[in-house]
Amino acid sequence: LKRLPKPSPAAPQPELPPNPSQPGSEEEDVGERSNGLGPGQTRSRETITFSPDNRAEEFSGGDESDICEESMRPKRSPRELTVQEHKEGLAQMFLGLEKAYQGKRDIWRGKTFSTAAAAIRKCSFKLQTYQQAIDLQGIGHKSALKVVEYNKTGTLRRLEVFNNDPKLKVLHLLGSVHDIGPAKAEKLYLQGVRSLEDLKTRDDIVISEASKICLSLHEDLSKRIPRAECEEYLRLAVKAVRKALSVSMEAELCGSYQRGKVTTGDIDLLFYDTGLGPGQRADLLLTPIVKALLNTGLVTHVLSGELAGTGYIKREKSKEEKPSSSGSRRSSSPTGKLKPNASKSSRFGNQPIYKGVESTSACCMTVGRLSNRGRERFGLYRRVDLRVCHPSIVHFQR
DNA sequence: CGGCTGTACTG
DNA sequence: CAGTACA
DNA sequence: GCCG
Repeated sequence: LKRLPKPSPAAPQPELPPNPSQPGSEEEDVGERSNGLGPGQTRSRETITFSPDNRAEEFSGGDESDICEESMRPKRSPRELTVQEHKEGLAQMFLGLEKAYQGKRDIWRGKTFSTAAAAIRKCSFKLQTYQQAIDLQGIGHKSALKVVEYNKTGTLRRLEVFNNDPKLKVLHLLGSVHDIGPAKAEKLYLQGVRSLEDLKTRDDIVISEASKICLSLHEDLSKRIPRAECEEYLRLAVKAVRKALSVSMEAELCGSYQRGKVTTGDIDLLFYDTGLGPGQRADLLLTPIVKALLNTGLVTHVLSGELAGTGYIKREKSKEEKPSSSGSRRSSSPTGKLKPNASKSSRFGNQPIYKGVESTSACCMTVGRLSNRGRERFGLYRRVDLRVCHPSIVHFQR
């Protein structure tokens, strides 16, 4: 049992959730959780300072002002962070459930919990009653009961069970490798894989090339990326593509960087050529961009797309030409036909459609790093997502 | 009850 | 075309 | 699991 060790129990609100962190959930995805262990010992810094990351964004709803607020926030002494802290604790609980259910391949239930977590983070007050909880969009009867249980006990029995399930732990570990999701993780588990070491070692195990790359770089890739590094990467990337393609190329950081996170899980770049006129295809620029970045070493491995397999891997095992592969494989034929569809997938349902713009965007996933020369601390391999879009729709893409 | 983001890659 | 993974 |  975790007791609430806090030095100053005298604090204001007594009944509140004892501990924000979820035991067992060692997932790095969120990276920040206050601390993985019992709130017990580590009191001072862990509990108090909460992770820099999480709350930065929530609430994104309206304040872009908070962009980097972390720093300015006075590290006041502990006790009063409660509203945010409490919400984050609840959110983490639901995220833990999401993960568990994804592992069980019950995606819809998982998605529901994900939605619930988002709803809680958005809420401006502390959820203390069943009614307050169920009034939120996305939280229904069952979830509200969970909120109540959490408030009362500081945890969720259901979640504890999941967190202590050895199989789920392995599934989560395997799933932390890019391109290995719930289904593949399950198969690997059934083949006896219990660790990343097994994955690297056993030659009877088959995983995608992208997985192999990410597995070999797993340690680096599992680390969070500071904003400064994203900015530096952007600067160098823009310089490279302008030099190789056109001075009218621009790029900006998207994803969690744009949402103000203090650290991000990957670098998400959106390129656009301001010289592109209406109706001109932006997607054709992707390959040249990737090539330019490969040439400068900013991108070291290409995980998907037409150039998938280029970079380090190609050198190591270029054997696999594209022999007879009559097309199908990397379908996106570099040459002729441009995916005939673009219009075919006009199942753009509710998605806005921009007249005059044919193929609006393209993307590919890669791994790269700021070149070695220079700071050592920026030498880690990072997941880098590259996208291109027509200059007229940039804002919809970010 | 049925739907629940959209896209790309694999086979 | 279905299944899978990812953002 | 939630919503309409």
